[in-house]
Amino acid sequence: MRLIEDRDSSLDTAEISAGSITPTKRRMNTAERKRQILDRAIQFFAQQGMDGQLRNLTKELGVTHTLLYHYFPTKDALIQEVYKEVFESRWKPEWEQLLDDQALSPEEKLNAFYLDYTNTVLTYEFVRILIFSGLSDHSISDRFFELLRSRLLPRLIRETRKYCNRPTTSKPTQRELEFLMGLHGGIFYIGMRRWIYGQAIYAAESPNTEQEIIRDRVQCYLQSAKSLFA
Amino acid sequence: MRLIEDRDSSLDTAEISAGSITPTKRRMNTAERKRQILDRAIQFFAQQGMDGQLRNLTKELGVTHTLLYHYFPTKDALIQEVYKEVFESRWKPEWEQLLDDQALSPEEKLNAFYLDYTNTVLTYEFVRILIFSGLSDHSISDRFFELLRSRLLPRLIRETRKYCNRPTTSKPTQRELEFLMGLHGGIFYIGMRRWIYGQAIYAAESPNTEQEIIRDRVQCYLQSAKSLFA
DNA sequence: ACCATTATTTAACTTTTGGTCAATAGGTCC
DNA sequence: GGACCTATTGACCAAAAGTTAAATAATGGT
Repeated sequence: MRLIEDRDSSLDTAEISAGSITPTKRRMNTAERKRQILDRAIQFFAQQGMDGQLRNLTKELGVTHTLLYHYFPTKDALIQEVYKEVFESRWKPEWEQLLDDQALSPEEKLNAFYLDYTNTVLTYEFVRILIFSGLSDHSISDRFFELLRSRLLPRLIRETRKYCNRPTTSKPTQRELEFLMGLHGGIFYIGMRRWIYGQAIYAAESPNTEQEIIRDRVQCYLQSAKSLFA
Repeated sequence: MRLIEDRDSSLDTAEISAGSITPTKRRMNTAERKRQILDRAIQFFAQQGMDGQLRNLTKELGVTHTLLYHYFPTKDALIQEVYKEVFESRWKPEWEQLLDDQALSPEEKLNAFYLDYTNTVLTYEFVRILIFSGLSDHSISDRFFELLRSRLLPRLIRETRKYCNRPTTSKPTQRELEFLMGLHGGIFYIGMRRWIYGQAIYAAESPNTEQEIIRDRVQCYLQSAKSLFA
C-alpha cells in the first residue's frame, strides 16, 4: 500500500547539523555517529518521552530512521543507553567525599552539596527522564533513589546531627529522614517547576538568587532541626 | 490479514465488574455507563498516561473499544472530560474561605489548609495526571497553577506575614514566594514519592504520622520566616 | 585506480491503534 | 408477543510506528 517511503523531506544531506562541527560530512565514522545519535536521543526522549517516534528523532539528525538500527539493535536498547548516559554518568562520588570532609562545618557541607547537586541534577534531561521513568516502569528512578538512600541521606542526617550537637552513631529515624525529605523535595521541586511545568523560576531576576534560595532553605532546615530534635 | 477481531478474550459479559454493583447487567443505561467509563478512564489514564490504548481501557470494562465512540466522539474528548473531572471538581473554594477566616490564627489556618490540601491533591490520579499534563502540553497544569498563584499563594503569604507581625498590604516579594514554594514543593514531593516513584512513605508506621509531618514542616516554615524576614 | 568495507538509503513488512459503519440484540412499551 | 429504541458488537480502514533485508554509495587501504 505504501509505495513511496517517507524521507526527511527537508534539506537533505548537509545543513549545519546543529552541534557537529563539520557541516558537509555525509558519512561519519561509527563512534562519532553513535555519539551524535545518543546525544540527540537524550534531548529527544527527555522532551517527548520514551514513546517518541524514531522517525522524528532521526529527522532532527537528517538521516533516515533505519540508520538507527545500524547502531542500536532495537529502540529499547537505545533507551537503555540513554538511561545509562543520563544517570550513571552524572552521579558524582565527590558528593560523598565532600560530606565526609573533616575540615568543613556541617552547614558548609550542606550548602556546598546542595549547590552542586542542584546544578547537576536539576537539568532538563535529568529531571524529565527521571520522571518519565518513574511514571512507567521504575527502572531508572529506583536505581537513582537507591543511590540516594544508601550514599547520601545517611551522611546528610549525620551532618544535621552534628550541627545540632547530637550523637551521630544511631541509625537515622523516620522522623529525621522525613524532615530531610522536606528540604530535599523542596529543592527538587525547583526543577519540577522549571522543566515540567515550564514556569519561569523566580530566581531569574538576579544571577545569584538561586544560590540564595538554596542557602535560605538549608539554613532554615538546620535551624529548625535544632529546635525540632532538641 | 486480521480476520478475527480482538475481543476481550477473558470472561465475557458478567464477572463482577470491579466497582459496579450489579454483576449480570449486560446493557446499561446511558448515564450509568458513561459514568462507569469515565471513572475507569481516570484510573486508566492516570496509570498509563494519555497515550494508553482505548482497547486496553475497554478491556478492563469488559466491552469492545468501539463502544466508547457511542459516549465520546473522540479519544481526545474523553481525555478532556477526564481532565475536567479530576481537576475542576477537586478545587475547593473552602480553602480560600478558610484562609480568610478571621477567627483562626495564621498557624491554625496553615496547618488546616495543608492538611486538607494534602488529602485532596496528593492522590494517585491527581498527582500523576497533573504531571502527565505538565510533561506534554501544559493544558491542565497551567490552569491549576494559575488557580494556585492567584487564589492561594497571596493568602498564604499574607498569613505568613501576620504570623511574623509584619504589614500585609504590599505585594508578595519573590523571596517570600520562593520561600513559600520551599514548603509547598516539599509537601508535593510527598505525593511524588508515593505515586510517581512508588516509594512507601515513611509515615506508614503510625496512623497519624503524616499529619505530624505536615505540622512539623508548617511549624518550621513559619518559625524560619520569622527569623528570615526580620 | 581499484577493491573491500561499511555507512546510509530504499523499499517493504508487520503490528498497533484511533476511528467508521452496518448489523445485532437487550430492554421496554403497547 | 411484536415493534421500536438504542446499547453493543463485528468487520474493516488508514495512518502510525518498529523492524528487516537488499541495494547504494562513501571511504580507506593497497
